[in-house]
Amino acid sequence: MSSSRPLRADARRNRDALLAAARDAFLAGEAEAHIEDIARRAGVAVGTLYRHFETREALVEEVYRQEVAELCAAPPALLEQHAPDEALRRFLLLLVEHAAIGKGMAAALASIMATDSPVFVDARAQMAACLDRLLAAGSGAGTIRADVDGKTLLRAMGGVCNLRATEGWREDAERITALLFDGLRCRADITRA
Amino acid sequence: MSSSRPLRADARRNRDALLAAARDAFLAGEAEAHIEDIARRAGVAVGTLYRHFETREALVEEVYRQEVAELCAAPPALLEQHAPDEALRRFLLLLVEHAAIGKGMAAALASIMATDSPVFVDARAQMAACLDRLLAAGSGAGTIRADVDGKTLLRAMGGVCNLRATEGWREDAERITALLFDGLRCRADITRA
DNA sequence: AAACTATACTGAACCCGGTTCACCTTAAGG
DNA sequence: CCTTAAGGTGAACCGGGTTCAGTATAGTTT
Repeated sequence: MSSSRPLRADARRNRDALLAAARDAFLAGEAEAHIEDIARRAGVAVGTLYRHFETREALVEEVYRQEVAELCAAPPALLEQHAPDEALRRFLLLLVEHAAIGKGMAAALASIMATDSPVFVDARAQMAACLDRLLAAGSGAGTIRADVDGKTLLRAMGGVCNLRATEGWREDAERITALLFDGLRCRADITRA
Repeated sequence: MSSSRPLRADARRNRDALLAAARDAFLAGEAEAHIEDIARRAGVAVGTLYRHFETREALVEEVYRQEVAELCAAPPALLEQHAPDEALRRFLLLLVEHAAIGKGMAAALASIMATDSPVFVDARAQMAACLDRLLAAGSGAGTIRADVDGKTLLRAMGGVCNLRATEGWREDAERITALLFDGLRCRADITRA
């Protein structure tokens, strides 16, 4: 769809402004974030927003997609600089960090999470792939059990990323990560499901 | 508030019908569940619904509250019939079961989860208390590590209960539960945080 | 550079669904 | 029965996402 024609200069500018405005709004914890507000922040009219994004959800999705892409770029560097299991641990923490982008995004995402929206399916697939890579490295080194795949681990981490809202969730998240991590290491003897 | 006056017979009947209708709708996976539909199913007009429940969310909350109460009645029986660690494992699985009540409820809950609604805070507290009890029994028996509390474990399980939607989540949920459980047992040597 | 046109922008109007409220109905006590 | 306070009704209201007819402009052609 985006390959049809290179987008006019002003269109590209507005589109970017809208994405930026939306990201700002979500990160600021403004779950409500009326589209009119987002449009205003971007300095355009609502109609323009709808020219670029099919629906409000589509906008949220796009912001989310970018967020995920950024996160999923991490593994290679991590594996280069750390032992496999340590790399995995760090990625899990990054996942938590990623979740810290604020209530707003979380609330906005809630609907997408529930849905089987292709965007979210994609995101899950990407993240799971990242985890698979890290898990494989770990089980190859014999420090991580081999009967848990990325998809499963991602789900396990999902809770941490969702049930935030209350204060103190941060240290809790790290404790849970450690708990899962122990579960992954303590039975490193398992080499096959 | 409910202690002001015993509720007229028809009122009680309608209130129950509404709760039942709402529960049915959510369990049927109908995330949308327009208020008017719920009212119709219960055989009353929307106004009646609003007489009993401040708002749509209030209705969802009440359904949820009942669900939680039911779940939290389980521990005593479990501890009577099983060893502490086994009792904990079973409760964790019950938590998963509890989550299985369907997409609808999940979607409906999403908003509450995000909120710091007293109902949800309460629910968390209750569930955490259940887990604390089971964890204490386990660490007392020396089969469960003692540096994880109910609140934390509940959060860890939260993911399982949220990120459902895709098929196959069920067995995945059990795998995650096992993973956490291993993490809890493998370091049973930890007796104090 | 003037004209041309496909592309993009605007914002008032529309629609949907939760919520309200003025008015009607009925359970329950006397 | 009669009274009346509790309960029920549903049309109207309202906020916010979405649409679209009208207008402006980037990029191209002559």
